[in-house]
Amino acid sequence: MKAESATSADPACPGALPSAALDGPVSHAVSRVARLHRITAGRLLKGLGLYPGQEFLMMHLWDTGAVRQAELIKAMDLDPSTVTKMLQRLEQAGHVRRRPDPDDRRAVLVEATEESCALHAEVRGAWSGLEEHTLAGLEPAERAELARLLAKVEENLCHEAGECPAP
Amino acid sequence: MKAESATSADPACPGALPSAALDGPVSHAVSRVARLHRITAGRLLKGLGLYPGQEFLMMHLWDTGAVRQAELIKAMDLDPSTVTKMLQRLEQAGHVRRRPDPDDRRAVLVEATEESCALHAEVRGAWSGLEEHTLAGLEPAERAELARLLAKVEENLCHEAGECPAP
DNA sequence: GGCATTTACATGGTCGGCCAAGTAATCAGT
DNA sequence: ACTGATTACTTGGCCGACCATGTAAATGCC
Repeated sequence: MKAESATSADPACPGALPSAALDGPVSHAVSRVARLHRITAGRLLKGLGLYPGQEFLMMHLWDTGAVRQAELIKAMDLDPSTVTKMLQRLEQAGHVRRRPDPDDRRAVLVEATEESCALHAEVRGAWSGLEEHTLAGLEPAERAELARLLAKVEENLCHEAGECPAP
Repeated sequence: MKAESATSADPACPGALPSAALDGPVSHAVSRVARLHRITAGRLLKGLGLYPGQEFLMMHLWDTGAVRQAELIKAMDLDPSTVTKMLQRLEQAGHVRRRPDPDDRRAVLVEATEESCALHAEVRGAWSGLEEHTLAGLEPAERAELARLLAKVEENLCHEAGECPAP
């Protein structure tokens, strides 16, 4: 068979040092965890007719009722075009209704449909399950510490990313 | 004007509780951090002609030299189709070369081009910068703790996600 | 040898997400 | 009142990432 240790052979670039996770172990971990987390969320959400990412939007709508799309964009902190397309799909799926704002003819009001409300509890449940699954085996103190560290990291990143909610 | 506190009014669903980040604060934080992290990485990578996600692949190629595509898929732990398309784009961008494996006519050998090697150091530098930026203001002990907790979370998630490297 | 199975990729389609432009309506300045 | 921002979305294009499906080659079994 081909040697399994073929990995550390023939570096394509002269003087190539092992690089992958060495510069940036945490960044690397963040990426992988994020992907796995998203996949897991997707599996849980699939049964509810939602795709990962849409939960946040629906949660917000369930909480606030009818909102202007701009408000949603700000709250989700997403690109406007992303929200537009997401809403088009959610509307077609019957989870959301859109209607022009009478007070501002360029704006659009968005709200969750009554049928979607049946999902509300299920989505909350799925997220609780996801949270518990994510944090399985972690002490309460560890969970708190993780939350704290992630918050710090988030602030670090959001500064230069340009888009943080003003303190 | 419309009351700014309209936010906590008219819940679309009867008896709707505030939901967004309440079930799953850590999950929520993970999602947001991941997105910001990816954006930041994207900004750093853009100048190098790479899109976020491609770094891992290139890093692996730089480390290992020519590999079979299947090996890459396993190492990146990505969907085969994802890797195929990524490689097509990387090839067209001149970062990667593909050639049929003489020993196995269905396999494809992939390697980084010589020109791409110029990027190697820059990508490493970008990632170091990203890591430092991500962890700015964190003590070494905190960084280690974050890495440890993320690793635990990763293992939690990868168990049910189905695809973890055998222990 | 011959046929089923597994392996290695490729294709097509869908989604979230970004950016770059474009259109339409409101707002400000003069 | 008219004109120049600014705001609010939409469209189109592109990328990473997924799934489901398809095709070709190697492998296993009899």
